[in-house]
Amino acid sequence: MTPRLRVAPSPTGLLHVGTARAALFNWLYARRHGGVFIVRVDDTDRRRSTSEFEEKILEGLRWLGLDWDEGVEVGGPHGEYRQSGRFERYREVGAQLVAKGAAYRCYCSPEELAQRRKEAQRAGRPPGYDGRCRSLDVPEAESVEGSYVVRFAMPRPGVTVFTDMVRGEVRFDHQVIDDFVILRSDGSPTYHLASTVDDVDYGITHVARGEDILPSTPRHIQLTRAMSAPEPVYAHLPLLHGQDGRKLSKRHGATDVGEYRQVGFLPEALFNYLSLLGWSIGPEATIFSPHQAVEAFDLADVSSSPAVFDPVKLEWMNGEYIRNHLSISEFAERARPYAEEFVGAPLADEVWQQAAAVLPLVQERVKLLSEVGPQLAFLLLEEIEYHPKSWRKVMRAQGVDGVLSQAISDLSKVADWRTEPIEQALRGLIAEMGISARKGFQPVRVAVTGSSISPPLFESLAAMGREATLKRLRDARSKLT
RNA sequence: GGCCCCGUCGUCCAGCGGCCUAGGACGCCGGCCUUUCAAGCCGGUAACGCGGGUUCGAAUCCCGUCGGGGCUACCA
Repeated sequence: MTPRLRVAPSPTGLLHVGTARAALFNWLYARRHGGVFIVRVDDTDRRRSTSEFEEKILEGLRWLGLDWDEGVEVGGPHGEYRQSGRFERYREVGAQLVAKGAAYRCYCSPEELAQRRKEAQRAGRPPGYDGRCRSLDVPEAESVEGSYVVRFAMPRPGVTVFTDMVRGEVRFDHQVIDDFVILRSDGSPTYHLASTVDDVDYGITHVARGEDILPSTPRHIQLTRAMSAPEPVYAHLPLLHGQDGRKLSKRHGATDVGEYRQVGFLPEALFNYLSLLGWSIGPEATIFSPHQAVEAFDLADVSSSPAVFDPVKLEWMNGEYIRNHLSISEFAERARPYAEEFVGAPLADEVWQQAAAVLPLVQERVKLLSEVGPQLAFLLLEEIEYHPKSWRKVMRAQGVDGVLSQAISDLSKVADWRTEPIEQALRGLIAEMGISARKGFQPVRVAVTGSSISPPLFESLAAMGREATLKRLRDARSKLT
């Protein structure tokens, strides 16, 4: 049987990295086993769902390289992949379940429920629904006035036992699971119903999702059985945690995939990093391609303990990808939008080409694409600002005035304005003046780039051009006190 | 509180009864290289939560304990 897997994001927020990781594992498994990967939108919460969030989520998945075979936007044999378009179907299933006695109407009001919950808690009883309306028979229930919800009648007594692909055998006694709502009083389905009906209707064979819904799984299994449908295999993935060991959330920093994109992470790097959270491709490998991951992946190999999301390691990996997995032209192409974002305007081709000379040197110095702008600022901007600390440290030393004057004089004699002649001139300068490279080069660097930290000096000056270089040197000299 | 899940370096993973005086990666520390900063190279730091058992032998199996996390809605 062809494996059919899905990810079912809820468009009540942006694409969370945890959701992305779950999507990734589903995708890997589907690709590994020649299966079908489906993207469905769980938008039963009409109040909080928006199409903007939906778009961002889908965009994020595509950006990460997770393409889907069926689902929203691409369509498929099941037509509708958005739950909001299937409410009739859920109501139909709800009615069928009521008809066969697997579910029942509950007329308890939210106020009554809250009241009884409070009492139960005070008395030390479980706070879940007490099953009051379960004993109403159907004709009796239908004669009752007022609004109602539909609750699933958990088989009692009973136990649900299943074999989770990552955790092994798990069991839940139905005593601790109340008769949960499947249709709200406005007729809309809850997550449990909609998700389960969809999994059944779409023929989902493997449900790989976060461990946070492990406690809901017996409900889904019982619902599936009540529909007389085959059960999928479940795999509950370990949760992503923040540095404090709690479920990853906004207070731990960026959780939205779009933010990572925005600050200049490469999708390849995020893909690689995320796949290492709860899984590994082998004893030694850390960096690997999606293709290699697909070749090796199996849900059964996923670890069962939670993983702390470490932004520092992600950054290291991103640098690794920028340095070693991007050609110079790919790097230039990807970096340009970030440079333009930094400058605040589109860059003229001439300006960008001028920067291209030092781009390979910048490529091995950045961990994020957003760092390119600041590193190239001296080339991209007409006016530079001197980094205060650099100025204080370098330009207030003894003899800087003389160094700059000599540099102006020596450099203006360089006929062939390329890296090697420039280097020759400046090396000649320090030899002549009998000073260290540091003493001789740092003032020039600060004068021209505005900072004591920059791409290598001679190449930078070469890219800068002679006139611009000399102007910067004179400007800086005039600012010495 | 109840139910469920989890427990190897600070972090991510390897380990699936002997190959482990526990391996790799990030981080951190030191060194080399060097025009700054990176990168690179070399070296170092650091863990099987605890207690019982099973076994000739346990990080690996079992039990307990402690610790952490998740769930406990007419959210998903």
